[in-house]
Amino acid sequence: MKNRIIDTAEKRFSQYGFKRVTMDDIASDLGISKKTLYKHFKSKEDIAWAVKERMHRDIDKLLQRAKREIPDPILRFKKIIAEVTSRVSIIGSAFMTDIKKEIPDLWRQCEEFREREIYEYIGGILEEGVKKGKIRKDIDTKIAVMAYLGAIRMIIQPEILMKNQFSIEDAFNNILKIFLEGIQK
Amino acid sequence: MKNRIIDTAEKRFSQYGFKRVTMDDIASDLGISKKTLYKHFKSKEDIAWAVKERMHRDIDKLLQRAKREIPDPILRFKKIIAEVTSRVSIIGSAFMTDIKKEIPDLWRQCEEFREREIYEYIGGILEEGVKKGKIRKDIDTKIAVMAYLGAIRMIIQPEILMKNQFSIEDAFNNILKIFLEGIQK
DNA sequence: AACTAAAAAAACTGATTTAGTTTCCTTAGA
DNA sequence: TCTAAGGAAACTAAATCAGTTTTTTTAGTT
Repeated sequence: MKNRIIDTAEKRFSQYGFKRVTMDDIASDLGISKKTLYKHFKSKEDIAWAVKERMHRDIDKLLQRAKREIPDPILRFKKIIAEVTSRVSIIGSAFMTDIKKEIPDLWRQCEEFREREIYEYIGGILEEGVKKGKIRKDIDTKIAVMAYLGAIRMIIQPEILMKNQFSIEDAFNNILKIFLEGIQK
Repeated sequence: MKNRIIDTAEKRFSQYGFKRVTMDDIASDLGISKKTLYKHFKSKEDIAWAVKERMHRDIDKLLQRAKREIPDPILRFKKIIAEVTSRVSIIGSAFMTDIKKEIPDLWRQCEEFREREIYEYIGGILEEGVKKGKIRKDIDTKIAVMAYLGAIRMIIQPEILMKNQFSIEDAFNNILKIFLEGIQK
């Protein structure tokens, strides 16, 4: 149940931010009562922390495994991007601007994680690719990574997905295609 | 003064959404009092409408002019993208999810505008490019446009710009480069 | 220096929102 | 029939904030 609560909160927080999601929203999404919700988490802030912790743990695991198992930077990028991007919808979302004011400690940890695990790690892959001559020299890898994440973020909005005929897989594939063509030498 | 108020509101609304920006915020951003603010606009909702109207008017003008003056689709895309993207920060932002609930009429008009003026217009350019053999057939133009706007949106966040060493021009150029390489045949 | 008008600063109001709690009711299993 | 878990809904206390009113400051004018 704890995990189902975190699932729901993660989705809601990504789309609407921290403040605009109420405990009633989360409870009614799950079809449970607030009473039960408060049995599992002692406060709304607690849920936010749990969301952050699970997400960061998952992403960490993924990145470590990819590092071990996939030597080619382009292939590694492809693999990570496909799996990580569906989990980073919170990056640069209303959630971040909310918790900056609401739960500064949590905000700081999220920022550090983004900096270290996302930009540095993925940026590192791209730079490795540049060195190996597989990626163009004339692009800034940090900008590239952010641009890519921004593109994905725009697409995976429920709002956007709903009113368009394409599937999320189509969207991912298209963006990856454009992006890889754009950065490869 | 009215225009300065709209400037400020546009920026704030794009970053934080409609609800989380208070009239006090806007006033203090401008160094004026709420009294003066209410002299120019009778309500917060009024300001939101004014923001929408000016933005849509500006974008409309730009698109019409580009249509008349630039026949080549890739060049036209380049030109529009450069000028329009700094003004569409509201698309897909917290502002949209806010006003969907808060001012449904305004939301509907924004959605229609986005659909018609942004996706159809820019999507149209890309399809023209496909027909003329300048753009790859195997990408979905609608996804491409959204991906591009998402990339720009991510980059132009004040938060992000501030903590990185690159300028907004650098970012625009990099993204455009990646994107054009990615879509061109 | 005295007067005036505009607007800044700040206090106020009334309505709304919402986290967290409590109470009461339903259901299902023992 | 008893019990306990949890749903539904009411409640509380605090916070927020749009919009208004009052007071103070400022700057220009006579």
